[in-house]
Amino acid sequence: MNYNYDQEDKVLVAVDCIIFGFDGDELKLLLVKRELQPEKGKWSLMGGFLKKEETLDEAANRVLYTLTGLDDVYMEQLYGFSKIDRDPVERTISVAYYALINIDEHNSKQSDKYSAQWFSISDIPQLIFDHGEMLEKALRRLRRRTSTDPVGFELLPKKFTMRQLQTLYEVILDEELDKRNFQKKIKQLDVLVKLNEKDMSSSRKGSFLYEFDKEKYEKKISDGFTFKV
Amino acid sequence: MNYNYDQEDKVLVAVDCIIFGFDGDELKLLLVKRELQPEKGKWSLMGGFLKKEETLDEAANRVLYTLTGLDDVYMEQLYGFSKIDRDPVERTISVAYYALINIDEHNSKQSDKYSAQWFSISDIPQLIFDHGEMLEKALRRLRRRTSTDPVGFELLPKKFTMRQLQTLYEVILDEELDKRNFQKKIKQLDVLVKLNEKDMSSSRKGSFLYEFDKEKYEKKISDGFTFKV
DNA sequence: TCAAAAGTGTTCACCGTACACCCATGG
DNA sequence: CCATGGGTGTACGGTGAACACTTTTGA
Repeated sequence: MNYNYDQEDKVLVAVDCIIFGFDGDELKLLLVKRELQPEKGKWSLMGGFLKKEETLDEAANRVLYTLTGLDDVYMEQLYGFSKIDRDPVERTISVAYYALINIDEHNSKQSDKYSAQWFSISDIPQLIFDHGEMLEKALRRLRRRTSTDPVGFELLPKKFTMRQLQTLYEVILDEELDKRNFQKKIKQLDVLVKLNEKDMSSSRKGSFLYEFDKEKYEKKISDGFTFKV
Repeated sequence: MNYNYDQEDKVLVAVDCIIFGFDGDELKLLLVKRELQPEKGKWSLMGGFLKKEETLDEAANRVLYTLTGLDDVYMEQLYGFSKIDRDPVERTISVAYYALINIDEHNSKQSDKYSAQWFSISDIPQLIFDHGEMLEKALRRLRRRTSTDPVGFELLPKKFTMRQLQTLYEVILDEELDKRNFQKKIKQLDVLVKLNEKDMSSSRKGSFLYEFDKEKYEKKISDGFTFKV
């Protein structure tokens, strides 16, 4: 029996980030143009290698921060991808993460050091390696999450209208929802604060703005409440 | 820009298997006694290191096969664990898998080369490293799966009674279920075959045996059916 | 005054849940 | 004949889904 692991193989471990945003109209994905061979010039998820002295979560946050300047963002580990030749350069396994970010907040910080670009989810270019597969999985997970946790709010600005929220759910779930049923359900959740303030940009009448009440939400969760949106 | 990854860190990647079984009465976990320092003699999930030329799934199946002699088993990747000092010997990340096996089939093959032992889920000894955390996560995942996919059948022998099936669900979900409602729900799923055969071991009257009809299940799934048990 | 989006309730079908009694048999 | 587990049906409440009209106001 060995008392160390000297004879074991070591491998490169990457993290790749599936970064979702919402522009009020469509679900978006942030991609970067790959700067090195092979597949140079193709679109890719933003990724990086795990360093010896950091956890996967830290690596994923570092990658996200490097690209967007954002931290304190909703992020969740998705899956470990490990096909032998997934990266033709060298054996690399990749742990994918997906992140939900507020697209406006991001745009105010974005540099295009990495030639990053937002793509509509319905119009994604071909991605390198197994990144397409990662995206698929992230989308499925996001859809599932959406109907058990109010993750949608992560994608919206602080103040938003019911219509924006509904549109967001519609693009995530890829189906149309009934306005009345949607509002009923959301209001039942009782985690929104209706502000005394209207957004006048979308109609003459104007629509009330809401805020997500995170504290109330946390409290409900800790009281054993489970959300089903 | 680099054209290779020479400057990147490589790390040890382990897989650890959370192996569930069911003895007709309780949910069980298969553990091994750790044979090397540190924490020698303590109980541990069965694990192994990812080799250069295999995928994570392959590694997990290899580990499972090595311990149990079983392959073709329900197995699912769970999560990547990566705390810096999770393994005190050396920096190692571990991708956990959980498996559902038929405990009888296993017992007929078991050698105790690895001092493996089944433990009731309600009476698990302290585990090494972060294996306790892995188990927690696996249990949560199993509970969720149980109510969206008929995974339970993986844990039962080919022929089983309704009572066994119900008990299994009860121990997984950790709550009592109503016999009538349970049978109604299960029968609605329409993936069981009632056999012309009774199990006489549990009562004088005897109870009918059922088989899971995997083909029917696959067909339903591919027709877009979603299960909610 | 009209166009365009906001806001709002009711009905119905279905599903989950609670609940109790008879059946068959071996001892 | 009786003790034990097996097997079955109904009633009710809650939830999800369908559905249409009025309000506001800037142009």
